[in-house]
Amino acid sequence: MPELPEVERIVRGLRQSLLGQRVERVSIRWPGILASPDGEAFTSLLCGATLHAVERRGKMILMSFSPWWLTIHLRMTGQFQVRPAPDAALEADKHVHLRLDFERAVLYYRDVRKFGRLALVADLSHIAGGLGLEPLSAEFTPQAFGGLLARRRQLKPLLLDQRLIAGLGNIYVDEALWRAGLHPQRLANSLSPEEIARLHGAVQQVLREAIDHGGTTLRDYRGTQDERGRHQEALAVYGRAGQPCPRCSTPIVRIRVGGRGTHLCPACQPISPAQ
DNA sequence: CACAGCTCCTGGCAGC
DNA sequence: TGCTGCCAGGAGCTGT
Repeated sequence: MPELPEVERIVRGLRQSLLGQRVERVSIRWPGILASPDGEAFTSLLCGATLHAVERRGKMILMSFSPWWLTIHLRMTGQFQVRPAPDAALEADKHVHLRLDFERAVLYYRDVRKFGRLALVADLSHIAGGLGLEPLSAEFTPQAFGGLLARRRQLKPLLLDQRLIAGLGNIYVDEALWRAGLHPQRLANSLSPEEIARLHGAVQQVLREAIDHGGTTLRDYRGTQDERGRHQEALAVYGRAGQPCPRCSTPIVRIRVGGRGTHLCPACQPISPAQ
């Protein structure tokens, strides 16, 4: 499931392979991936357009074909694959739903669970405007973060709320909470200034390391050249139920928080504030 | 305002 | 071997 680090790697891959190139052909194999407009309009607006920029906002990919923006949310299993020419395996793949032919490359959108959505819009404000702080931006200060935490909500669902902080998903929230030594069900407004600072640092550190490691490949994630991430080897708690905590060797447990599978070390992350 | 539950979707897996 | 049925989960939605 692509979160901020995986989307960041994909955005870099798209920039490297496609920037400055014109779209020569659009083929839609499963129109359900298009949020808007319909396939006909999508095709006619995109054909002949040049890719001027590729940006990331939270987990969203924003491709500028001025005056249009192609926005993509990969959700669970969405992938972009870039090849220098049509690829036989991808052509035969029933999970490929869209193909964009650029001048010197072919871009495939592949999505096993079909949760991902693409849209072509003139105005980004209603899309990016609903998203919260970028956790790796200068605006994401401990003070700003503290302001977001000043409410009576469980920590983990709050950190997953894209309207507050944009880009965190299940994996990196569990990892950040472990690093900070905080239980996912602690109430956000019960954190001390020290705990807020610790969590702030942990969120940034986890995301930066994951980007440096090329993202986390547990099952589906692949980069634009089909490369796997390496951060799964560095995970402390996510997907490690029953295995020893890297810090204290206590077995990691898996619980349910806000309807989501949640991994933690019961010794390092006590439900009541430490000391 | 907080949050539980439902929806979308399919591959992978447990159980028989 | 092959079937059934359950599970994972991001985000948007409704209901409590």
